[in-house]
Amino acid sequence: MTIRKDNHDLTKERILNEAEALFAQKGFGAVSVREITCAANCNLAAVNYHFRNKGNLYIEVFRVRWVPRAMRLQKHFRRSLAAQGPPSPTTVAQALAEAFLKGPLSDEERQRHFQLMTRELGQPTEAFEIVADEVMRPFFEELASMLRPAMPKGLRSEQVLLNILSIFSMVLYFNFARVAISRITGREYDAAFKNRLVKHIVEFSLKGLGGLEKEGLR
Amino acid sequence: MTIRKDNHDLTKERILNEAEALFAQKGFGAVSVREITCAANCNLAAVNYHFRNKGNLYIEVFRVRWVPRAMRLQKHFRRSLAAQGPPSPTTVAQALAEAFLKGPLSDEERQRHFQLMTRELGQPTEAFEIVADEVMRPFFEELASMLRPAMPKGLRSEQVLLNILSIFSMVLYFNFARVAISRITGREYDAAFKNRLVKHIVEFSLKGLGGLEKEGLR
DNA sequence: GTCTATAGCAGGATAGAC
DNA sequence: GTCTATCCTGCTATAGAC
Repeated sequence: MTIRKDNHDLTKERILNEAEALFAQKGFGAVSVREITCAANCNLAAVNYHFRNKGNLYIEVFRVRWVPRAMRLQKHFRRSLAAQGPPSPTTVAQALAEAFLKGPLSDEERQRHFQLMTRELGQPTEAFEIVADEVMRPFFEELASMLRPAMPKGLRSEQVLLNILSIFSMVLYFNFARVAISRITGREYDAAFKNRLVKHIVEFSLKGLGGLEKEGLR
Repeated sequence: MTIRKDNHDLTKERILNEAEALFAQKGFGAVSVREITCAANCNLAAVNYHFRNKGNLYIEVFRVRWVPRAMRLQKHFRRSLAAQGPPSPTTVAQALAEAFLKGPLSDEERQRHFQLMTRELGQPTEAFEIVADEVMRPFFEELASMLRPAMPKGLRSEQVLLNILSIFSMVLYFNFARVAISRITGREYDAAFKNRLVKHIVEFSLKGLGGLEKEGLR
């Protein structure tokens, strides 16, 4: 079998890769198309040919790169959760923290993923619709339905959502604010520190969720 | 007593105010000087006259607006902590969450404050040196020294720092990602929801810190 | 599908009148 | 201190050759 479409669309792929990295690093407004095409080693006009304009390239980064990666993360979460029997707050927190901090992503990919997400959370654009509708809302629903059976029926689902958001905020931040956290803790983001963070978030989340079963009736 | 310096320096103040709001909302790269001077109802050249250039205006926003506000927050924290007797993990978490979520700041001021901070955490610039050196590091030291007596001597101070960072991540996020959180929870950021969030963060943090006393020796 | 060239505009910054 | 006028650079986007 020979190689099809020599370098057809390879330019498009390279642009998507470099655009994602740069948008994650600096934010949409602080990245120029020139910067992207230069990093992608292609011509300035290629962005307009393949993506119509800069704004649409940003949206496509989410559609074609970000969402599929989020799906991989969810799949990983479901697998490691299923391996632990019926879901409880404990196993859910464990599987969540592990999927998002160790998971199937490379270090760089993970940081990129959460940086893009954090930008949309802080300053939602059109891409936030994709993030919210295709990833966050369905996933939160799924988590809530997993946790609900373990909880007293008086417990409002809002309480569950807030707990989930709290775990997310930690995961997001320990991935998003790496540079700052390194400077403040004085530790590099190496394997040892990453494992330390995973352990910490799992423990903190477990304890945070811990009282959940007893809180339904006030 | 008559009013001194009629509108002297009032322009400078207006520029600082509008610049802070816009930088918080959109980020440094996405705000133009024209936008700022237009909002501040002054001439384009005023920024260069008063602040030399755009980058320096950004730094001055942190020096003149952000740091003093952070100091007000710390003062509030110390006062409400002192009112509860000797500090323990419980009282510290309580006072922290309250200072950062209810505290002395207006809603708008609080969001602005944490948005600026979050931007620097995710993508540190020169201003991060100010944030870290003048505010974060000293404050974290203070918190650690408050918590240390209550903990077994085997406990590494890193553990304490991670706990503090975790609480911060929640506070930061629930202030930073308001728009997104509103859309996902379906709730406006009104007084009721704010109180709900305060209650949740205090409880989650308390539980998260809860096991702290028992973890020193492994 | 990729290139060059360029239109057309918005950005930061400054000079100099008032 | 504040204004207008302007320079110059860098931006996005497009037209048209190859």
